[in-house]
Amino acid sequence: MVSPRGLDVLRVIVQDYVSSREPVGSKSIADRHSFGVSAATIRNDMSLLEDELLITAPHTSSGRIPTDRGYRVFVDNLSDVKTLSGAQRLAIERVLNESDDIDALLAHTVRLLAQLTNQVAVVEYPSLSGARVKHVELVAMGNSRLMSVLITDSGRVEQRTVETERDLSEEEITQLRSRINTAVAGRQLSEIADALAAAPQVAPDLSEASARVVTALAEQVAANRQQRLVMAGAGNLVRTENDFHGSIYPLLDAIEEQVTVLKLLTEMGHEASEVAVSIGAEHESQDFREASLVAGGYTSSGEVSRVGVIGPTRMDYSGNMAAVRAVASYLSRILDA
Amino acid sequence: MVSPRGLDVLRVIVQDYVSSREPVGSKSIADRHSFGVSAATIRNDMSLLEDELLITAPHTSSGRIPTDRGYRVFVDNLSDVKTLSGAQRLAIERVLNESDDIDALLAHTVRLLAQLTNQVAVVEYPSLSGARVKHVELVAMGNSRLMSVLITDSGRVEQRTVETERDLSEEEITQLRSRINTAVAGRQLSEIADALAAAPQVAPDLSEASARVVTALAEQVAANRQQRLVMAGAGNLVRTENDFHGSIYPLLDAIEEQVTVLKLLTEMGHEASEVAVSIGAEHESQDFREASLVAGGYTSSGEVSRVGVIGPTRMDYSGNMAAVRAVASYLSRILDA
DNA sequence: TATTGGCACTCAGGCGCAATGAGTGCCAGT
DNA sequence: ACTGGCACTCATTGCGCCTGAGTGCCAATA
Repeated sequence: MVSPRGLDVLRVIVQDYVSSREPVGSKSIADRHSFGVSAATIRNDMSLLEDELLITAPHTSSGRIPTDRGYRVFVDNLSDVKTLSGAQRLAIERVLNESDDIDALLAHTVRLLAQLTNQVAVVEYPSLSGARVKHVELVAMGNSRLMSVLITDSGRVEQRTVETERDLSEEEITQLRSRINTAVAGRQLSEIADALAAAPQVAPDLSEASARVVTALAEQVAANRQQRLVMAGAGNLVRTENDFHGSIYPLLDAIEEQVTVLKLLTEMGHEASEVAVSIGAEHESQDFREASLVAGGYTSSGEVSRVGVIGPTRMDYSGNMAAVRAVASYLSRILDA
Repeated sequence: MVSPRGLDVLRVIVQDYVSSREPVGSKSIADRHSFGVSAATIRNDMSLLEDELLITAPHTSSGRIPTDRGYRVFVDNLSDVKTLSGAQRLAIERVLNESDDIDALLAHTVRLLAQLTNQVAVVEYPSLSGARVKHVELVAMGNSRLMSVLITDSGRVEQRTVETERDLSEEEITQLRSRINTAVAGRQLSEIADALAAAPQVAPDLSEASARVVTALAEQVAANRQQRLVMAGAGNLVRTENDFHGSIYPLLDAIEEQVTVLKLLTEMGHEASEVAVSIGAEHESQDFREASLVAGGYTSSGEVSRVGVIGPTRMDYSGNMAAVRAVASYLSRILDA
């Protein structure tokens, strides 16, 4: 029902509204964009768009603004792929190259993405399940406590303290360490529980400690299946506050809470590095009903994790998608090397 | 010049203003608090307080609100020490006990503090300089890369990748590892550079790699002298937005940037676990001119690090100080064990 | 059939104005 | 030293008016 020109009209409505934050009227469209038709014609097209629920009027006889469905059509069909400026590419490359451990890398990445997009940025920690065990270190901490440090071939280091029944001697720890390493070195994290179960038993007076360490390792892996994420750019959400009807407080809180965001990121499960977008009312969570999420995947040890930005539905989808895609692909390049 | 009753008046002005966000007038003071004198008398006292720049009028003939100096006097002399509720104490204990690595512990702590105070909370990572080296692990990552993992007796684990000239064999790594551990085990981090310099040389074909690892370790320690911090509760700042004249965007950004906050925390350098407060215009940074910072110290490996909350000058100083002190002391108890 | 100019209509936002009322400063009296 | 009284200030609120951008509809045109 909607003519090709109608879609063009939708496109400029989205673009103009995103940049100006003002409802856009037929006259201003006819003026600013050379459609070669009169305002009245545009009005007819807009009327159709409104019938299709792609645009709506904040009040009777004001300009129109895109609905969430309108944004959806725009994102799926109408947005041209922006490319990043040379300076932006340079910034990405520079920032990501100068980080020398994973925590720093992700912290830099998320702040970079927040700056590039002027939105709240989130980055999932790489999934561990695909990584392989490089080494497990056990260190006595005194007071019947042992620290287990799990080192993966992807450069991740995870620690955990384990309570044991009694203090172990250095020889006992060495024995335990070598047993564990023999069993799990080179294995994928997802396999280590089984590998440890199948490993030869140790001396009886060590079996209790051994069991506890094994449990701790299993927990470390399990705890990492439910991902963590890092966030940056909260200030950007504040700047766009008036794009939200209520307070942004619950949204900020929900983002900090992580769990909803993690769920969203997982649900939009994308192949490799395709960038996906979820918009406003498409979200189940009430807190995200006025927000959009642009997310892409990056690869580390063959496993896909996600990176994205969150902002008001009135956002520069095209630009944000470009930034997310670029950052994700650089991340993959660095981490999957 | 200011009578004792004058100070009482200041106290209730601060209390009422903090809780109501309305300028408070002589009448409402006379009504709500039983001073036993008339509104006119209160007015005289208020006039003196105004001469002393402790309170000010937003507009001619409206109620009065505390100035930053007024808050200062309140904090230093007038605020009674609130105590936490049983439920709050319980929450602290529960949350802090169920964390089993340092990252999780600090993440939980900062969120807890944000909830208790309804402010933005920040927690410095424990200083490493006082901790002692428990173990240094070296792991070959392939591609001429080595990962050095530094484990301290306080349970911290710091990692860093090191580029080497060539791939090292397992024996070489073992040799290097044992040399380094012999040299530094049990030393304080601040001493390890010297200790490594004084250690016996290794085989010539290892000296290049050895030097690189040593440099990396030194950098790890140095990088940790300039502390990191974790932040939570950004949403709380948004809720108190109207207590700020301009946008809170720059403030939020500055907090995320960390460097200003770290400077502030260091400057208010407090003995052990004394809680210190800095208020509004006392800050050098423009971004913090309308904000207050309540900070306390906690101890880990004998070194003091800081924990605090940031909010508008119109905050519940007494309650926030109580929460900060409680959280700091629990943290000390856990980390300094 | 698609497009256009014309026209009446709507309504949010801005402006002026008066009324309200909480609060002050000051002073003379106790 | 405190109090009651009084005139004055000024932010806030409500009301009515106007303006202008924008719409919906229709009859005319290509």
